[in-house]
Order: sequence, then structure tokens, then C-alpha cells
Amino acid sequence: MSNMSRGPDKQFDPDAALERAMQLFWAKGYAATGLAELQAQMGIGRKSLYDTFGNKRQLFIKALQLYSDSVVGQIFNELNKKGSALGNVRRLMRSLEEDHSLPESMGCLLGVSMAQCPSDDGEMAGILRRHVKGIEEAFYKAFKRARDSGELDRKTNIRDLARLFMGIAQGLALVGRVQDAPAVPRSIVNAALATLKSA
Amino acid sequence: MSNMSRGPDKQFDPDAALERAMQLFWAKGYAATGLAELQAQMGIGRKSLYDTFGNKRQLFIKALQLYSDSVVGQIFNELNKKGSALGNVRRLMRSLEEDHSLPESMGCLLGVSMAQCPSDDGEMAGILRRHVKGIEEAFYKAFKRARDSGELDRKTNIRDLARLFMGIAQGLALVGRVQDAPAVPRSIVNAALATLKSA
DNA sequence: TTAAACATAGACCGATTGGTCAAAGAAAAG
DNA sequence: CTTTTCTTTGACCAATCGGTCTATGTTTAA
Repeated sequence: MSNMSRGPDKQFDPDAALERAMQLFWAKGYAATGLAELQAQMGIGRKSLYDTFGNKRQLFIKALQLYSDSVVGQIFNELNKKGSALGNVRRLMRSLEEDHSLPESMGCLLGVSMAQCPSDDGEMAGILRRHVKGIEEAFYKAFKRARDSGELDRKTNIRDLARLFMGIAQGLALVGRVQDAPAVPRSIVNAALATLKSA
Repeated sequence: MSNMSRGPDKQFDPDAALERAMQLFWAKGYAATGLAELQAQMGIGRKSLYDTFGNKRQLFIKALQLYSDSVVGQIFNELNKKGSALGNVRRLMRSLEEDHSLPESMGCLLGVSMAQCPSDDGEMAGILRRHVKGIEEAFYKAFKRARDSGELDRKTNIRDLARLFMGIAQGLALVGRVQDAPAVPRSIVNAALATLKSA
């Protein structure tokens, strides 16, 4: 092959660096995260950053993808474990409640990003819409299985229900960012799960 | 009186200027809104801005207060109209659905701000917590009236329910920012209201 | 009219923004 | 070895950031 690399390899791990960048965007949001901070946290020089990830916006989009693959992917797995589908939903919601009750909770990167997405940035809005749709689909699959197995009433509108739970999860994560006590997240999940008892 | 002003009056209306600033923070978020933009939108010079509102942060906090007084105050009024309390909740939620289905929807300033609040800024978090608590209380009063009048089952936990609806409202506003079709907001409100039928 | 107290517009500040580029270093191929 | 190709470092850029301040009105009280 003539197109093989002949120079030295990168001295850093791009995946690990992207993970660090994701954490920073997650904690501070896109606009408030500067290149200098990113460099420091990722432990790489500026040229390396641009050569590897393009620019700040492209780095952010890659961070969103990583978040969706890992964090949202984990939600998806939780919801599709075998056994009671509603049980999976209950376990997931309690887990989210716990996460967003911690003082250091940073909310959800997708939510944080939706809040900051400029209204004239259609491309970014589309990307966020797609990632959020993934959460909806994870709930949808779980609720469909619950309805098929008789855990939910046969006339339940599970598309609406899935979107509601996606919305509740976003609201929970958002509110959790500024809460100093676990009472509010606890209440939200209590009431959300109570609706499933007779849905 | 010896402490009366002896100079000329302001050439601009501070309330109107604050309203403009609020709109800008609402649309773009705190970090992404620059002083130059604020000046242009508010139609005043920089010195006037600092003399009248302090600095950018204090201006933002005043904008949050104005938002809470006007927008959240309107929610409060809707929920406490005479007649069926649950009817008021339904009407409000449909109204929110409509707002956040519009392509130009900017979400909720409180939600946008919670998403951007730095995790080490306890003062800002406290302010946001207080404003959000106001939404919770508005729902709480309505649900309490609904339970007292028999519209809700006597054993319904209305504190939990109020917090859930506050959370749903935040999630709805957040998701509405990036939606291009009314389907998702519609579903969220459909499912949210469905839970009240048998709460 | 004079002087004091205010408001205005806009120049100006150091610091920081996202982004680029040239020089130096390091590994692999010849 | 030399040469080629890659990476790294860090200086550098124009633009913008939030914030200050001077100079110039403009109005009112004396």
C-alpha cells in the first residue's frame, strides 16, 4: 500500500480526549466552554485539536454523538432487559432520580444543548432532534412490550406515553441542575411512575 | 426635599429596555448574548446600561425577575381562575403546547437559564430555584383545589403531582426549542392530561 | 447666568475569543 | 546517513469580550 502513514503516531488517545471534551461541554455548555479550557482538559495542543476534530463546533457535534452512544445507549439497554418492561422503566426512572439528586448533577448534555441551540441553527437543531428521538424510541420499545404483555392497557397510546417520558426525563435532568435537595426529583419520579399504575 | 434629582430625565424607558434585554437572553442564553447586541436591541448606550442596571449579570437577574413576574405570573392567573381547577390545568397545558409548537418557540427563559447556570454559581442556582418553585406552587394550588372539590381522588399526592407538571412544562419547553413539527409537544400534553383522568 | 447634577455617545482598556501558521521534533522509508 | 511525512509546540492573528471613563451635552436650582 502506498497510502500508509509514514510519520509518527499521535501521542494522545483521541477517544479519551473526546471524552474529556464531552464532560466539559456537559458541565458548562457550548458557548461558555473556551478553547483554552478544552486544550487543558483534553491535554493536547491547539493544532492537534484542530487537526483531529476540525473546529470547536465539529468537536461539539462529535461529543454529542459520543454522549448519545454511551449515556443514551445505556438507557436503551436498561429499558430492553428481559423481564417486566414496566419494571425496567421503573428502575430506570429511579436511577435517573438518583443521578439528578446528586449535588454535582450536570443534567443531560442533550437538554443543556437544546437550551443553548441558536434558533437560526437548523443543522444543530436537527442533530439534537435526532438524538432526542433515540430516547423516545427506547421508551417506545419498552412501552410497546409492556402493552403486548398486558402490563399496560391495550388502548394506551404508547407513542404519546413514550414522548411524555422523554419529556419528563429532560425536565428532571434540567431541574436537577439547580436543586440542592432530593425532594423535587423524588416527587417528579414518584408521580411519573404513579401514572403507570393505571395507564 | 433636598434629595430630588436636579439633572435631566432618562431619554429611554428602563422598563421597555429591560423587556428587550429579557427577549434577547431568552432567545440566545446568557453566555451567548454580548453587550453590543444588548445595547443595539435595547437602544441605549453602554454607560446608560451600566448606570441603570449595574452589569451584565445584574441585568440578567433583573430580566429573570421580569420573566417570572410576567410569564410565570400569567400561568399562575390561568390556573387560579374560578371554575374547574382541572379545566384550568387542561387549558394551560394546551396553551403551552400551542406556544412550544410554533417554529419560533424559544422555550422557557428559566429552563434555558438552568441549563446554562455554572455548577459553581450557587447564588444563580438559588434564584432559579426560587422562580421554578413559583411554578410548582401555581400547580399545587390548582391541584389542591381540584382535590378539595373532588375532581381528584382524595389520596392523590398533589405535591408530587405539582412537581411532575412543573417538570413536564420544563421538558415541553425545552424539547419545543428544536422541534420542527407539532407532533411531539402534542403527544407530551396528550399523555400528561391523560394521567389526570384517573389520578 | 452660573454652577451643580444628571444623561448621553463613543473612545478606550486589558483580557479572552476562535482560529491559523511557522518552526521544531520525531518516526519510518529509502 | 538523508529524506519524507507526520505531530507537536507555542507564537500569533483579528475580532470580540465585559467593563471603564472622558468629553459633551442637557436640564434644573440658585
